[in-house]
Amino acid sequence: MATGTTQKLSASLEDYLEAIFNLADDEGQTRSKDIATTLGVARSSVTGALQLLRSKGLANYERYGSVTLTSQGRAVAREVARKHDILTSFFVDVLGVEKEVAQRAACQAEHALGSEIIGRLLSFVDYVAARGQDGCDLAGEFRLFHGRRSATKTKGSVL
Amino acid sequence: MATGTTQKLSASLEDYLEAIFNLADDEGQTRSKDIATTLGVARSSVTGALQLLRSKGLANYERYGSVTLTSQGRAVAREVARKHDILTSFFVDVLGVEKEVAQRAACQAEHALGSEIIGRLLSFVDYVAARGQDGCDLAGEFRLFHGRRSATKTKGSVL
DNA sequence: TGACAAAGTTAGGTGGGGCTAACTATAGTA
DNA sequence: TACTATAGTTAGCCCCACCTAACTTTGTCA
Repeated sequence: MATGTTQKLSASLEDYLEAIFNLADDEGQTRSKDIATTLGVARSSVTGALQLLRSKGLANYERYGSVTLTSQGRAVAREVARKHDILTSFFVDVLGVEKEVAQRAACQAEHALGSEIIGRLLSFVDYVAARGQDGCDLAGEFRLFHGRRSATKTKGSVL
Repeated sequence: MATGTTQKLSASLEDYLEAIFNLADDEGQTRSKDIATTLGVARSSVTGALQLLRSKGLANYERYGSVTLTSQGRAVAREVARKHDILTSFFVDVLGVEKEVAQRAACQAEHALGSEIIGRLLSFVDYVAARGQDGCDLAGEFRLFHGRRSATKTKGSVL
């Protein structure tokens, strides 16, 4: 089925869509090579993924040609990217996590969380921002709170 | 290596450890059958996973016998369960997500987030609780905030 | 234009994680 | 004690996602 009903995608395929989406130039085009570099996989792995995405009606490309997303693919990619951004800003702006760490965590978690929780997370980020407007700096307060307690405890962990 | 250095485990193996940990009776024992039921996999898949966990020094068991965790396995399982609980209470107590949904999301996300973020999340839950003690019901306020905005927008999503 | 580098593809292999079907132990009961 | 149901194992298969090595195509430039 080329234009299939929205089937559940693996985390890996979502990553490919997101990468293509982010790499797209003005014409919405990318090259296989750049996808490989971005995701840190072999070029041949990209070929395989692109064939899969094409068979699912999410990407257009032909052998030795450049890659674009179908409108369906773009919609999915946008949603993944959106989750990524929401998670990142929650981690950074609310929890006070370092940007790098936040980005990496967002990459992992974006595939695990459904729209309901992501939606609430977005609301929450906005809520904290809104309270900030009213002069109540929740994020800052929390940082103090966390700083005090994590100074006390040792932070060793098995994982 | 039987008592290897703490290697990174797959999400799947973490799930097995967690299940064994949760199923353990007074003697810390479980049966393969119950693991299969809990995780919704075939009994033969459990056998395979147990062999792997044993080879990594995380579980004790012998053919046709009952299953226990080694102290190392227990430590890892406890950490996974801890992540699960922290995530669940963040989703429920802060974001106001329904318990069922929260549990399922926690199962997925517990493998994706590292100790740093989990630690901050725990702090955050505690912070919200502490503010609650001081008569400032952040969670309740947020729920109102979220309710207002999600009443306005349509909530369709591609994923 | 022809030669060469870079990009892309194919073939074939690995490992993880799951499945079914068929077999073997174990345990409970007539 | 023998029979049978249940639990556990093994063998063999599949799919996903990655890899390397070898090949083909494309594009650049002397």
